[in-house]
Amino acid sequence: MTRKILPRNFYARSPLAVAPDLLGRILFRRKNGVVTSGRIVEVEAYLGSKDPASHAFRGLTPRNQVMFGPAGCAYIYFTYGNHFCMNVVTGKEGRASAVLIRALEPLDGIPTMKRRRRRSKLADLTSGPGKLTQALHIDRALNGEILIGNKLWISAGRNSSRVRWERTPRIGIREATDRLYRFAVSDSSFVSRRRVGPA
DNA sequence: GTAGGGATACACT
DNA sequence: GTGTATCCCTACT
Repeated sequence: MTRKILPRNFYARSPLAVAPDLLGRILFRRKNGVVTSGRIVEVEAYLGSKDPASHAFRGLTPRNQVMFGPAGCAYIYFTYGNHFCMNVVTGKEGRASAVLIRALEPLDGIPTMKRRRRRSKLADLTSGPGKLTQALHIDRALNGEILIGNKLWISAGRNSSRVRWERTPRIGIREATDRLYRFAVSDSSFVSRRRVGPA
């Protein structure tokens, strides 16, 4: 079933369990009645106080407070002066953890995505965390938004147990690069390409 | 290979 | 309150 929305308790687990289970699922965004969506092909898990690469490593701040909230909400932040990144909050309320959505395979609303991205090639639309937020028009206004609603949701999509995926180090971080917390669909041409493989 | 961009966090006054 | 190093990146050369 591609239309069934993932329930809150789907997210109320370790990010290391949620991350691979998100592969093959479908992220939807509705903005002004227009729906854009994509199949999730690349994610990364971020833990809290035990993960030096996590925003929450040094405790609660105004920026990362959503990570400490209930599972099933979106944690969206701005980085490098240009880009938004979208995470889903996982685990128990009060303990920070999240899964970063890094890449999608475009599905619905492709003409809209091309216009927003000012790119015509399918592979340029959502093959990176900053690209997909631009294509789906996901920004600060959705920070803390529940992922069960009419603006932003994730549907069951393909059963992730049938998706072939691999684990690698996370991308764009300096700490904890030995941890294999990145999960990417093996045969997808829509994953981001930077620094794949063991550290 | 590298410029660009702006928010954030934290060390300092 | 101010200074500044850093950042889960992209688009261009």
